[in-house]
Amino acid sequence: MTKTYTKAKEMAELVGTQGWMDDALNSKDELKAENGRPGPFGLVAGLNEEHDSIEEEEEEEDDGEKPKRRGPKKKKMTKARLERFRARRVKANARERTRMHGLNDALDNLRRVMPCYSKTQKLSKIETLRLARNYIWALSEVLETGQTPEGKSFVEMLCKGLSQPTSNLVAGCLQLGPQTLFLEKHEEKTPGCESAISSHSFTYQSPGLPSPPYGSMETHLLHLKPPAFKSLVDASFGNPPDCTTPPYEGPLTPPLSISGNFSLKQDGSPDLDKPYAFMAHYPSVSLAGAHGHPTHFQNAVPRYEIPIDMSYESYPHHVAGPQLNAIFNE
DNA sequence: TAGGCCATCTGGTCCT
DNA sequence: AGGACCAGATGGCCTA
Repeated sequence: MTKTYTKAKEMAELVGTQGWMDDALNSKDELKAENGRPGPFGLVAGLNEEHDSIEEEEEEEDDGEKPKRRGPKKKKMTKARLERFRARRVKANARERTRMHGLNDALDNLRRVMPCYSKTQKLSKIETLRLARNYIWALSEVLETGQTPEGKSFVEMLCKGLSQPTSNLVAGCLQLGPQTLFLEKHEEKTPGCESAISSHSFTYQSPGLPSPPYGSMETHLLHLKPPAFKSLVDASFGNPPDCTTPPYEGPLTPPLSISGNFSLKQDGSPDLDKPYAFMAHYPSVSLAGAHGHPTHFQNAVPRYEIPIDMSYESYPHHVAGPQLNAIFNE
């Protein structure tokens, strides 16, 4: 639990039990005047703004001639209503906190399977997502070509679009000297297959950064030979350039919901009615739209099912790329 | 001190 | 009606 969170929780508890609403009501005009927006107590400001807007509408309808009020009477903000509103707001805030914590937990889980997970130097949210994207892309290249790229190329792929500190962290974690990568990034002009899968040789250097026991570069690659799902990456992120693959002609697995996978019928076809746990669709990355409608990805993404458990509960949280590799190769 | 990152609060919108 | 999701606003913390 972070310091900020603890503090915020204390504050939340405080406002939940103290008469903060009254204070806020008193200070709301100051807050609005300050920046034209609801302040930290926007709840109260918003409430009163709502009333203001209702009044404005009514005035317009009156054409400015009749001061007589029409329509439903404005509900008075009684103390009881205020109390109910406050309770609702407090509950909503708690839910929102929980939701965001869940989101952050998921992000933490994602960090753990990134090839440069470090407890001491945590990747930011945005960098985690970027690195994840690159990681998927890099792995898809491996799946597609069936070859293990050189370490340097792999790092270059991982670091595309990442900030310099993050790039150095990745390089360090992958046993590639950060200095080397730094120079390369300056040289980079037209990223493409040639540069990404270049044949430069490089020497492993002492990174000078915390180096998790992730082993050599090769251990980060999944030695699987299913059809690639690079087209998904291309469709999603618009890169990399010119690394096209022949379209996958094989059978596709059914759409996969976030929460469930699919079991197979006796004839081997997918049983759409029976979601079940512990059947990974790892490289398939089959996606369904928010409402179960297939996305455009589904026709572009080859499906390949690996009967292993990829659910997070199934393996230790410290498992990272190489460990996953070992799992896959079992 | 500025800028990046983050957690939280909030109101709006959509869905069940 | 209530919950989930989202984006804007805000303030705190940290680092260069």
